[in-house]
Amino acid sequence: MYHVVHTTYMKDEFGDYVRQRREQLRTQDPAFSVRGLAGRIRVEPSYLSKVERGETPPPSEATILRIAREIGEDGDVLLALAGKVSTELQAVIRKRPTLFAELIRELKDQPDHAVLRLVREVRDGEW
Amino acid sequence: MYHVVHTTYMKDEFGDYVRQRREQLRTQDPAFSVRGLAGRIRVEPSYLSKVERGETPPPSEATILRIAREIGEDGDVLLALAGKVSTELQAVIRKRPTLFAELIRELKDQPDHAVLRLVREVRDGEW
DNA sequence: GGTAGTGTGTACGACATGATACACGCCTTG
DNA sequence: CAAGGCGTGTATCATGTCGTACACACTACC
Repeated sequence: MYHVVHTTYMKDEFGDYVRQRREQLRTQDPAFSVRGLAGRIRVEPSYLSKVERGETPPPSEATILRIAREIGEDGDVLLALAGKVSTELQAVIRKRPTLFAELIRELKDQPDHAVLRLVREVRDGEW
Repeated sequence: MYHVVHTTYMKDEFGDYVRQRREQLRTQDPAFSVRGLAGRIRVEPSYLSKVERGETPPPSEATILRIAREIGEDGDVLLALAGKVSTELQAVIRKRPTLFAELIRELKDQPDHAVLRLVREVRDGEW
């Protein structure tokens, strides 16, 4: 039976995005070299390089959030690109699983503006 | 520097719950022995035993959902007890990260009835 | 032409995850 | 007393996660 070891990661989105964003920032600020950014997010340059090229899966949540801060991107968005959901949000859901599960499934097929309306409704507190 | 190997898992909720529920069901139906249930959810009896006693961390999502079905518990609830959130729900969130992140954080400190009201609002479609 | 900075290739590592396989000792029942 | 069902202890394993360490080749500068 064939069983490829599959050493190559493949199919990015996260890496592509980070690289593009970093190179863009770099046109304004040479501190956004691979080594520069890697230093500030406290990983090895070769690791960041591999992540950006999708040779390795996206980093841990903590590292992703440090990247987000550094490149000025929303943490939840970057986590999403990495196929993850913030553990903080997960904790909220886990405290009331049925309630949140139902809400989220209900909203799955609702358009953005409908969801946004709910957000505002809660925030502006028309309760 | 001390560095305990930490071979013992510890601190359950999931295991306790499953065991209790299984033993309860067992009073009505002898098919709910460790071996019986293990067979139906397709894991080794010794593994289920260890899980129930919290000697090992909770199983994978797929296995948890099979357990839920078998013992008649809600999947999301059982996943929550295992410290997990359904990948299906996570996928919904990942498609619109900022929108859902905002909503969930907003609802974090809202009482149950407020969240429930939203659920109904969406479902009953007063849109 | 050294030296400083750049991206990347290769090798390896520790630890977590999610289980299997098998044997052992304890009851019960025919 | 053996045969079957029971729960559990011990050993082991494949794969995934999340990186480090170091060397290499290229370019630019003065």
